[in-house]
Amino acid sequence: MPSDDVTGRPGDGTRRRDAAATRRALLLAARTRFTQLGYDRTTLRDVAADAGVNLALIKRYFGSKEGLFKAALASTPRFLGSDGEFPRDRVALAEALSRQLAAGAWAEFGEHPVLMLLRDSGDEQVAQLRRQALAEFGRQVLEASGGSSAPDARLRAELLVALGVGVAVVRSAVGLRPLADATPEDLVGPLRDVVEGLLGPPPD
Amino acid sequence: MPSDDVTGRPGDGTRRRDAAATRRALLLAARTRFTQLGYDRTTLRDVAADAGVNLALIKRYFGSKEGLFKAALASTPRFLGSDGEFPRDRVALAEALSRQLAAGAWAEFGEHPVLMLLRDSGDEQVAQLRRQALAEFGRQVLEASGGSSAPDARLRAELLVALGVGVAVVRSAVGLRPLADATPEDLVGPLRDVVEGLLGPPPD
Amino acid sequence: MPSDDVTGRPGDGTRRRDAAATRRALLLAARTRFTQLGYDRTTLRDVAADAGVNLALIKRYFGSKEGLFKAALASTPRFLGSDGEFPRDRVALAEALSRQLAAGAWAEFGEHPVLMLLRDSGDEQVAQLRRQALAEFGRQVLEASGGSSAPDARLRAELLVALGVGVAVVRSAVGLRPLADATPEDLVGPLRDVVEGLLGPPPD
Amino acid sequence: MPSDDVTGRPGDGTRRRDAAATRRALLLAARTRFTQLGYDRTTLRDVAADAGVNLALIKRYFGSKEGLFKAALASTPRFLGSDGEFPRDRVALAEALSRQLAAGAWAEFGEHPVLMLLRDSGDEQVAQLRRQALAEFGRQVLEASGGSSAPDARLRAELLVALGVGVAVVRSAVGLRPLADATPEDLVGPLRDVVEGLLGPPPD
DNA sequence: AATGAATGAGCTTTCATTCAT
DNA sequence: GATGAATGAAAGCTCATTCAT
Repeated sequence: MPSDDVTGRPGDGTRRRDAAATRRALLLAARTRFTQLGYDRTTLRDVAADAGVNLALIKRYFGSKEGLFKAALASTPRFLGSDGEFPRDRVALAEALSRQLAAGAWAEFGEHPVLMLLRDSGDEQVAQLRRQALAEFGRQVLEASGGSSAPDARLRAELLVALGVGVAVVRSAVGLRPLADATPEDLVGPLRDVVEGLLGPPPD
Repeated sequence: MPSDDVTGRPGDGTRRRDAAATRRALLLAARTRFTQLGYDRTTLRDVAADAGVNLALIKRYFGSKEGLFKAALASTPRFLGSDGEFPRDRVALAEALSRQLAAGAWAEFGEHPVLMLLRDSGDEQVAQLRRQALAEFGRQVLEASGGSSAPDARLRAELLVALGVGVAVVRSAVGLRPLADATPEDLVGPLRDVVEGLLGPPPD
Repeated sequence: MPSDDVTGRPGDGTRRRDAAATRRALLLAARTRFTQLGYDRTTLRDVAADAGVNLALIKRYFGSKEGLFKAALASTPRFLGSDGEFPRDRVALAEALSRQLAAGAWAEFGEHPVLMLLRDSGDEQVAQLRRQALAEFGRQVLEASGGSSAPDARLRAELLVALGVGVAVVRSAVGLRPLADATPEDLVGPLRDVVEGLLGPPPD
Repeated sequence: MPSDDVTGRPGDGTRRRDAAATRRALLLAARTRFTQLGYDRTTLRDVAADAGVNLALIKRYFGSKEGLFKAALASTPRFLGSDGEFPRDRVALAEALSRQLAAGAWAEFGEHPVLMLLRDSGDEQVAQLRRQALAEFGRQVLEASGGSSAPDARLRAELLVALGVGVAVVRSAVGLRPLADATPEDLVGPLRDVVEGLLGPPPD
């Protein structure tokens, strides 16, 4: 029982013999399962079933479960911008964080995409990817914080990253309430205070 | 002369019929493996081998892998106090957080014990346990914050919980640097700022 | 369909919870299948079915298919003596060869055991074993030939080994007739001539 | 300008619609793989890749893996002559055998072509082919031996065939040394002695 | 004629679990 | 209470084969 098809792909007969579409369907299904269940609990049979394609095509397109996982990881939108539109000041940062963390942004995943980033396949290469992605996020926070005046500026930036990760985990994976139900509006105030506390008050 | 074996690990061969010690040894081994590897990657054979006892005893004492996991979860020291000695004011809270998050506190686990709390066996009962433990932590933070004056006081308390979780994850599971290497001294300053930002300045 | 149970083991209920017997049964079944079908065509499912035991026990006792193969190879009686009773002169050698090659000696296998020695699992370690076994056989032939007077004495000994291998292959695997049907009596005359031709006439 | 491609390996990309060349390329690749790896370890994908043609063409031209195997078998040059130039007396036979067995004759295969003849696909039809080919060889040896005077003349001829098979196996598949390294010159003397021993001295 | 997408069946391996002793 | 043999189910992977274009 491939438990519930959560992808919402066409029933059948529609996409056929379309390599690109097949790849896409597999990636979407994989991302969803990996994000929700983690690496081990995700079976290739279920991913294939969700995508509505044959199991062997996973091998064809991604080589192995690891390959599929890496591809799914790479295709997962990064936490906040990283498409160049990272907020340029602290106030905007708090607002962006609030929006992103209150999910809804990528409701398609069922879970916050940063959870995908935290999934572990046991591959060291994946661990490195994880580190790089979060380090990059920290670097951007540092920039948005204005001058890295304080000697522990980088540490403070990474604490904000950690907060983001923690909120995503506690909301999606744990379901801690009221945090899990908070809207962007609920979050923006407290987050602004944290940002200010960590990065210093806005330059005025 | 059956000498006391407080570690729960038998010398060898001459394991005595000491049910309590066997249980303890199994729990320790299980907690370690579960924390470091997660539920799926932990095999009962390895746990039994680590504990130096027969595999079938896991069934006898804990019924199943799920049972062992729940017992291990219950036996894991909670994040911060929870033995009644939760810090009573914001300054003490920041300090305690710094100490706990900088690990070393429970080096025996190899990883921060809160990670055990985040491990998922797929059982809903476990998810509930997880929620309860973190909710309880949030409640205690709320208390330490003085009066729950603000309407979003509980949300703010849970954001602090989320930060704790996030830091543990980012330090242990991700290894993000410099955060992963930070000492209690490094952390206390920034954390004090976050606590103040979230809970308001100390009443002075 | 585990095609025909050729092992002749008790139907069921007899041997139970007897590790040694289980190992033995698996080895016998494996030897038979490997010898008759080769490495690739032999499935562990069929071996287990033939032995009347559970598939997973192969892992328990031999680690893997390769492990089972190596164990089966090691447990296969060597071509001619090698238990110390190698014929000490040329006449006896021809007679022994005739007897061994006319099979019936190890009818239990269904095929001549030297075929097992020729089976290839792709493992280099196995290839080495193969070489060693045949080299040892060549060495013994050399000894039985009296003094290694001629400079190509070793080559001639190995040609006799090759003849043995060839006869086994052509009889068992190919079924070339009349060679496949020849009795020891049929073979001894011609083989004596070959032995003399290769190793020189008996010292008389 | 479609240049002639006698190797059957296309330059690249511009494979012409030359059915005959495609067939030839496939057969060559198949023969090589089958000879070196055996039936099971040879994958059609690899054969197609070696031949530089599309996988599906194997089906078109040969119907199935079995079909390809049979065609490859049929296209394999027979052991010794069989093109009509079989040696007509014993001395020439020993010399021809030496040359053929010392390989180099069909170095293109990487292995002695008689190994292809021994490869097993599990098909009874193939077994029959195998038998026929070797029986034919035996018949020719019998002829070359002069009159079939002795009652066991046919058996003796087949023993010589078996020797040929054994030498090929022991040289190529086993790598037994010094036999594996012997040159035609090394072999001719001993083989002459075997031929004489088996078929009687040349009529002089 | 030729291509590449898609499929189904089967294999080894791995575990949690259960059963006798 | 404790041991180790035995089992069943499922997973990842591989490959010959078939189907559209």
